[in-house]
Amino acid sequence: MSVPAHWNGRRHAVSAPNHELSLKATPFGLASTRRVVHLLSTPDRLRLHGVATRLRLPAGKTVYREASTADWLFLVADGVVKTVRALPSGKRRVMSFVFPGDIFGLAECGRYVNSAQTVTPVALYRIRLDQLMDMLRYDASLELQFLTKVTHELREAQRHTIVLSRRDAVGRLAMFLYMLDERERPPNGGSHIQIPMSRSDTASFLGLSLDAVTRAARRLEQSGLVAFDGTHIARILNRRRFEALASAV
Amino acid sequence: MSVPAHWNGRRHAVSAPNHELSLKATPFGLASTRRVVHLLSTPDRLRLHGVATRLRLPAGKTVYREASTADWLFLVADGVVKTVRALPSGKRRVMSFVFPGDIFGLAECGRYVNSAQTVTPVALYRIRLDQLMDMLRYDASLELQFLTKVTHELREAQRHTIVLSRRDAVGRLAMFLYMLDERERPPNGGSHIQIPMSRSDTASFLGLSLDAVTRAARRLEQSGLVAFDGTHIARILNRRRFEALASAV
DNA sequence: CGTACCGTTGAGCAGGCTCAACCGCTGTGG
DNA sequence: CCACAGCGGTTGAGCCTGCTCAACGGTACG
Repeated sequence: MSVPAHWNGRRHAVSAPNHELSLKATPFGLASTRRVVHLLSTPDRLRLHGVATRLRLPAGKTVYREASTADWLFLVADGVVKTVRALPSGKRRVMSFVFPGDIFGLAECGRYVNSAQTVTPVALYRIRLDQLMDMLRYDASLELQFLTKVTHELREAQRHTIVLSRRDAVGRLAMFLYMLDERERPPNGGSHIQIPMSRSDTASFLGLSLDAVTRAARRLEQSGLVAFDGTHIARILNRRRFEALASAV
Repeated sequence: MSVPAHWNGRRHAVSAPNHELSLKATPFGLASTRRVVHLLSTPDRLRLHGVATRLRLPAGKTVYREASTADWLFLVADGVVKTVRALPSGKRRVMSFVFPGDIFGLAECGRYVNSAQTVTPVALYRIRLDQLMDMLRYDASLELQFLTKVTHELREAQRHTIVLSRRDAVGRLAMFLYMLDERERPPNGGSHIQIPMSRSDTASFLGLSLDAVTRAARRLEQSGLVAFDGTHIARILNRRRFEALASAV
C-alpha cells in the first residue's frame, strides 16, 4: 500500500495538529445549539492518559483486522481512519470515517466487527479493553462519557443511512461534503473543505461506484456550486444553493 | 390512523407475549457464538422496575415526536415500534424497527431525533431520563449494560447501511427477511417469518418504493425461495438459496 | 522509461422510480 | 342491506440514472 505523497505537503496542514486525548459528541442534555462539545473532564482525561499508549501511524496502514480478537479500544487524536467491512461477495465497504475526538474498535463478542485502516498519517491512543472495563466499572462518570460518545456514533450511523437512502449521486456527494464541512467549519471559517480520503474511499462510503463520484463532482462544478482543487480540496461557491441541495433529501 | 384488524387475529399470536423488562444485545466480551443475550442482572432489572412505568399502546400511535423535549427513555417489552425521521423535503424514512428487548428515545441535546410510532400493539416501559441519569451515575454496572445496548444498536445501524448499499431490491428484501428471521428463529424453529410491519414501512426502511418491495416479493416467490402468505407472513422454501441471496452483497 | 495505481471520460445496459389504473378489504352512512 | 369512499397493496408501461466495461491520462516510483 503506497502512501500518497501529498500528505506530507502543505495542502493539508490547515490547522495545528491536535494531540489531545479527547472525546467529542453532542450531549444528551439540553443545549441551546446542537454543537459538538468535548466530553472528557480534566480528571477523566488524565486518568485515561494513565492507561493509554500513544502511537503514530503513516497513511494506509491497517490498525486491526476484522474478526481478530479485540484487545484494544482506539481513540483518534489526529488524522483520519476508516473502518471497512468485507462483504461475503468479496467487496469491501467503508463503514465510517473516524476523525479526531472519535473512538473506534468497539468489539462484539471479543472480536472486531470491521477492519480499520489509516487514511492519513494519524496519532492514536489505545487502551487495553480489560483495563478500560475495569476503569468503567468504578468510574460511572467516565462511563457516561463513553455512553454519550457511542450514542453520538449511533446518530452518525443513522445520518449515513439517510445519505445512502438518497438516489442521486450528486445529492449524496453534496451531503458528504456538507458533513465534512460541518466538522471543520468553526476553525477555518472559510469555504474550503478538506477531503482527506481518496475518491474510491468516498465512493465506497457513499455506496457509489468510483465513476459516479467523479461524475457527481463534475456536475457540482458545472452547476457552479462547488469548485474542486484536486482530489482533496473543495471550495463552496454558492453556499445557499449548496446547502439546499445537500438537504433536499 | 386505522389499526389493521389482523393484529387481533390468531395469525400473530405466535409466541406468548413477553412482558418482561429486559435488554437484549451481543456483549463486548468473548463468547463462542455471536448470540444475543439478556443483559440485565436480576437486581438491575428490579431497580429499573422501581423507576419504570408500564404502558400499553395500540398499533399506529405516536409515542413521541421528533424534536420534542426528551423526558423519557423507552424500553420495549412486547410488540414493535418504528422510529421515523422527517426529511427536509417532507418525505419520511423509517430509521429503525424496535423490538422487545430494545430501547428507543435516546436524546440529543435534550430533544428526540426521530419520531416513534407503534407498529403493532405494544407494551412499553418508560423511565424518566433524569431519574435514569441519576441511577447511572451511581450504578456503573447498570450503565455498562446500557453502553452494551447502545453499542449493539450501533452495529444494527451499520447492518442497515449495508442493506441500503445493495443495489437490487430483491437482495435488500431478502436481507431484511433474513434479519427478521434471525431475531425469531430459536423460539419457533420453523421457517415461518413474521413480518409485523406494513409493506410501505418495509419500503421506507429499505429505501425502496412500495412498488419495488411488492415486485421483489413476487420475484422471491417466482424463484421459489420464499412463499408469502399475505402481507405479514413469509415462509422460506429453500433456505440454502435464500441465505445465499441474502448474503450475496 | 516502464510499471502501477488512481482517477477521468465515454457508450450501452439494466433495474428501480414515476405515474396511473386496478383490486380487496374496512368502515360509514343511507 | 348495500353503495360508497378510503387506504394499503398489486400490477403494468416508460423514463431516468447509476452501473458495467473499457480505454485513456496523470502522477509517483523503481
